[in-house]
Amino acid sequence: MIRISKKVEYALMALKFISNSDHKLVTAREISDTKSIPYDLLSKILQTLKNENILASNQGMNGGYFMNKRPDEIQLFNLMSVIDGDISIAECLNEKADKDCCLTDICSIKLPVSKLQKEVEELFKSKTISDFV
Amino acid sequence: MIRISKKVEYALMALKFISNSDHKLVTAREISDTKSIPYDLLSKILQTLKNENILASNQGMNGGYFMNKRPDEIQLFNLMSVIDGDISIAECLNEKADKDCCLTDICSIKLPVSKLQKEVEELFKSKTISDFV
DNA sequence: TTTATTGTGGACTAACATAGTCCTATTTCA
DNA sequence: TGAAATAGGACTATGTTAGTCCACAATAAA
Repeated sequence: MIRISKKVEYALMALKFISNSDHKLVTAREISDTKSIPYDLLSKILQTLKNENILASNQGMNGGYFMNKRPDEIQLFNLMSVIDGDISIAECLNEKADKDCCLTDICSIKLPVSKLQKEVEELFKSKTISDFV
Repeated sequence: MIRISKKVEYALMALKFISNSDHKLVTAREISDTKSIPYDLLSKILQTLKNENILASNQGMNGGYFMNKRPDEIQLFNLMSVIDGDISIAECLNEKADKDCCLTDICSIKLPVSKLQKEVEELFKSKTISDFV
């Protein structure tokens, strides 16, 4: 299935929300309530984004998150990598899987699939968060 | 995850195999053995392709499959639809899911996601089996 | 200094989709 | 009649995604 995961959807919604609340801290609870995103799940996502320096945070009372990069600096491709890990369109195209898979003579479609992979990557790299804000 | 399913990979390999064996019947067993694709699974895929008139078949002894369309008439997009069903990049973008999902005011990213969906579709429609043969 | 609020993060469970298997027809040719 | 082939339903196994639960740490306000 060719699908953007819920986590990436939630991340997009959260980043949009935070971007539009400029210069003020936004709590996970606030986003969760407003956008009906499960709180615990959203928290994990925001933490990931913080660890990747896309967001920054203040802990404690009156804490919250704020943007640490401009929306146009955050590629959709990067966001997806960070949240979902490997995003190759076929199992055999990620780095570690060079074992019994397509790389052998058996696989006849590796080249065109690699090409397609590149094109998908380009498409997702051409999108940034500013396209969603 | 943005990934082409194994079934679609197998379908591509099979279609390539059959295309390159022009004018002669090819059995599921032959493809399965040559390409190390699980026989039962491949059979299902070939049956689907036959029901979609991409392949045609002769039953019985000396039977097998043969192309019923030219490779350049078969879009990758179509192949994926036929084999995997819905291929929208987000749950809320397929036809039947207009319930509690993104269509409500809550979802802030529907428009840009729809746009991306269109672009992904265009990419996969621009590829045909002839790109893999 | 206590308490409420907020982020941090590990471990776990539930739900779902994908991949693969098993078994039984049915067709057709030799 | 029997072997080789497609046809197709039902089932199981595996892996991923989505979501939950819990304990802890940091901070500001009372």
